[in-house]
Amino acid sequence: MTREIPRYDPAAIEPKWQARWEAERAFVAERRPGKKKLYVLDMFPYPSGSGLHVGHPEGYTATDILARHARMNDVDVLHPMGWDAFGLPAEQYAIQTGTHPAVTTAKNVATFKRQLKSLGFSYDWSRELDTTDPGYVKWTQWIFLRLFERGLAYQAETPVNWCPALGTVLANEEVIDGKSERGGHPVVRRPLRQWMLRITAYADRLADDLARVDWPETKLKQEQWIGRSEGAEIDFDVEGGRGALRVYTTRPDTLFGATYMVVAPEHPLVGGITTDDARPAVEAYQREVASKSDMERTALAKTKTGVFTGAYATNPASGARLPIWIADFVLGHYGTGAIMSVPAHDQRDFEFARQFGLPLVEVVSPDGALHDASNFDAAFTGDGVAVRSGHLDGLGTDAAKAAMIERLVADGRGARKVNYKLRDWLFSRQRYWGEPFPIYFPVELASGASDPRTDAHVVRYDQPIPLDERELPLLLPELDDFKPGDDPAGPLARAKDWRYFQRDGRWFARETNTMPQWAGSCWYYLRFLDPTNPDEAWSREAYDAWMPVDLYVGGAEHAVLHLLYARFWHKALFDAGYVTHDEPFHRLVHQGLILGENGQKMAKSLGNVVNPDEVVAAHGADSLRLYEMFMGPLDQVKPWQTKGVVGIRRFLDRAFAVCAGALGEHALDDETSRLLHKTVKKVGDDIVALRFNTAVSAMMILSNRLHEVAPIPTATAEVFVKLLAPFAPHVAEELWERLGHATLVSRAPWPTYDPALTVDDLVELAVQVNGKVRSRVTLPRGATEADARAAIADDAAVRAFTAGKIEKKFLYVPGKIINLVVA
RNA sequence: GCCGAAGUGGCGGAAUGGCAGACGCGGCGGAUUCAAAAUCCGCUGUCCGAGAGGGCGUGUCGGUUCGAUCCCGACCUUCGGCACCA
Repeated sequence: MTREIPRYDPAAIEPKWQARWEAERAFVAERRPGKKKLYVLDMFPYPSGSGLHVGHPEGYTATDILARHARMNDVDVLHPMGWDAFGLPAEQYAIQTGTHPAVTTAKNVATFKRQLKSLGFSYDWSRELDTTDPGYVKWTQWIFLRLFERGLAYQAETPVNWCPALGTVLANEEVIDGKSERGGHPVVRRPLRQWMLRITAYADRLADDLARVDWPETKLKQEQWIGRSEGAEIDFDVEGGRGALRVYTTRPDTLFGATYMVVAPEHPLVGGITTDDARPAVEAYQREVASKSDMERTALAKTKTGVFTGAYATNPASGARLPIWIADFVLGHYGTGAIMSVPAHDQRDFEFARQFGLPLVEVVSPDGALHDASNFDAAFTGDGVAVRSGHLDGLGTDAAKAAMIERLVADGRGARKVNYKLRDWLFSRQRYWGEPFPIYFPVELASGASDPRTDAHVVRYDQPIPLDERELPLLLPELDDFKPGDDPAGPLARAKDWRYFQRDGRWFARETNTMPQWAGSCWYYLRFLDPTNPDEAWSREAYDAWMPVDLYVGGAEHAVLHLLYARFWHKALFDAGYVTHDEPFHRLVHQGLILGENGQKMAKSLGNVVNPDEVVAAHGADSLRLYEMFMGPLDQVKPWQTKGVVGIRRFLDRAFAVCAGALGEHALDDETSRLLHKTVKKVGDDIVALRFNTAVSAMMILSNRLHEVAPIPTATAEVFVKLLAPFAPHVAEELWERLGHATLVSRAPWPTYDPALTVDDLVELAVQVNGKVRSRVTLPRGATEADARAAIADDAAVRAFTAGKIEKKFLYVPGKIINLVVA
């Protein structure tokens, strides 16, 4: 008897089940007492104009499988999605076309949402959030006020890349050879009042607490970025009573080898110590350096430059007279902006000394013997034994460091000191499409003036006043023209009616900078807890119910910035008592980049971009989801192969036919039954371990087997459909319904397995002679060594290789192998 | 330069001390078809051999081990991050 089995038609079933999930509110996150919880979070996207690319669904499918699997295991799941919707592209588009960024953003969000929904992700859409929404901006500003009141937000005059022609500040990456990347206009370094966040206050904790989170190599990147180093600060007297020069060094043990000093060109002491003879050259050099961006200044492999100031300092250890130079390789913002140069033991100092004919003195010897440093080929930077160093002589490097610091402290000439590469975070942008700062300043009107909108006035930036919480959110003014202005105050400075206001008869001016895009993404995982709460950013109950984030999945490009910034905010909120964990993201995974079919990065210009909409149209969302999981390990870079999707489609076609054709209650044969139990175990284990590629493979193997023994019993089809459900939820729901269920498989319990059936009673073992497989033998699982010997005693293939030889060793590893060593 | 990750068939990958190449793509052969597509069945690392079978094989060279894709050392290549941070 044959039955008519319907064909698998993703275009028909996918919208049907998406509508059903929505109607049943199947994925709304609810916390039930006594149940386990799982907060599984995707890095929310910036809704760009080009829509989703196939890279997005990679991480999103992984987290979706985890979320769906957890629900089937009766775990409460929080799996939300939102939009990181402030940002430059919408603003650039607004500048070109006059379209308000909010309009562009709304349109792009609609596209992204349609695409994400078409892939069947089980997000709790009732928690959807948008960083540009006033209800969200309010709390971003509220957190800023918390940072401000804790002294973590401050203003500073900081040099920025200002391009007068474009009327904007540029990032370092946007400046090439002193000109703007776009247009080639000149860029000047100019100090500008900026908001800074004191992330350096958290440098130690940000570095140390990495030890307690389950993160990949990203930890090392952050550690490197924070760049903690331990050393000492040492004061050198400048000759002629012109003060003291403080330096930072990680090698105080080499103090006796310091033969000259170098200070940063912008160091405040330079003007005071420079002699009249040297002044013209020094000032010319300072001007030259000032015009360079950080990028140029630190450009690789260039020869050292520098100028002698004419001044000398005294080496506090050796008493030697040290000429003081300025050079751009010494950075004004790191350490003290000045160094002692030990050319025999620092490669940069070595190169500089060679360049300008300065002397070298060996004070660390690799072997304890004295060498002549003047014929070194390179600096000796390793550890060794102190020489020519007075009281340090004979000490190893570590001991010498400690002894020297002890002496410096005793003499009041120095102290132990820790430094970081991490700098405070430049937090303001001269842009429109960002969160306004909830800060305003008093305005001083010129005498006789009455209105700062028309009259001369001074804004007292030195007296920032936080906005009262009840006035939040402070929303952006409506503008027609989004161009950056001709002054670096930004486009908001033109909205005079917004910027200036009167209170109690006095005039005030609002801050016209806006926050960077990072602001909204620093805390969105907290707002997901309680997204519509009008009175609090999140309630204590919601926090306790779901935090911390159990798994966070997103691109490695955010390894340092976003993930460091968010950790910083979280720790500040922890100190302020608003959160009860000091790390927000317990486990982190980066999905690997998906390359184009040609192995190159997907890019419009390379014509290798794959649009998920097209894949869905051709094979359905389930095929796309499964294929992205089947490509390889989640965290690995992998090239797209359109043909690979076809293979997945064939698998689903076959699985559909096998399950839709299931009938009866007959028993499976023993081998198939064992395979079923093994597969249930493997798929579950693989999901938890994020090994989705091998889970899909296991389901393929099972599907192929079931196809061979079809028609399969209904109960078997039910188990298979449940395994498939987290990966390919639409086809699973359709099959579940065909198997006679009125409820959703998305809410059905995950199948169990019998551990006894996941191992075979009879095991085939390879029989090796001297490590080479010569035969095979089947033994019961619990066979003893004697059984194994007996089993191969008459094996002709084995005997052919052992004949006439002496047995040296007999190895039997139960369940694994038999190895006979002969000679 | 420094730090990190990775090198396995024609391709994506599996196996992480015990039969290398599961699963999928591609390819080859067959069934079905008037024919093709789809589907189904079989084969598919490489060399020698008619075959049975055997040799070789996980970037390279060494080491540890009865046994190494897996652990250790050195090197090569690719990718990612940092890059004058004293």
